[in-house]
Amino acid sequence: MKNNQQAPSQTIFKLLEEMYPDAHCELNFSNPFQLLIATILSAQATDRKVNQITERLFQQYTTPQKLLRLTQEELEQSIKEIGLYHNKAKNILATCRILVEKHQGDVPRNFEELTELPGVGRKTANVVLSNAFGIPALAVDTHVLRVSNRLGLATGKNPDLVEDQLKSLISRKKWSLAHHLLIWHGRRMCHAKRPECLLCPLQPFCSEAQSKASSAPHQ
DNA sequence: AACTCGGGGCA
DNA sequence: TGCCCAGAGTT
Repeated sequence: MKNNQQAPSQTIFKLLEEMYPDAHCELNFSNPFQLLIATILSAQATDRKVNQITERLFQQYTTPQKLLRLTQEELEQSIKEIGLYHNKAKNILATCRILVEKHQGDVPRNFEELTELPGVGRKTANVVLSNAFGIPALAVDTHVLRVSNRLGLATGKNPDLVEDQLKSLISRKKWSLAHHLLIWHGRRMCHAKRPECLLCPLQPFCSEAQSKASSAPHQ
């Protein structure tokens, strides 16, 4: 643990809100089912590609019942522009079958039933809960993990523990906002490899910036 | 905890 | 070329 300057988490989140006043979910969605599918597709893929694919897909296949008209091979073809498409197509169709057979074609509204769906893990479940249903949730992905560690908001690489730490710092109403703020910061400035610490207003509170400053930068 | 899936974007 | 992308499942 570096002896970086400690700041109240409220200060950090306030600065993040000023930096990213427009932070929001960048996946297109008009209903819970479509957000669920888009989020399954988004694993290790760019959100821009996912938006392109889902925009096409949902023109015809707007519900699990309709999506099940596709064979796995046909679905694979329509999502082939992103990687991992074989597993994703298989998982999406299996998920659609469960939605139809056990949930009357609806998306369940709790973490346990969501994570029972093939292709839906802790991250996807939390995204659907917060963005589709407005249920307080804080999804911890690689960006949230990295940024919250650097800013001293959380410690460790276990997503469950980091989720608990972050939730304890923020009121329930702001869990989803905090998630999006940390994501946006991770994607726009606080990159894994070459974070733009010189431009970062949070630099005084950051262990990463401190360690970079004390070591000679190459290049 | 480490490994695999994976085509596309970007430097 | 090499690395990364709003992860999940298996070993």
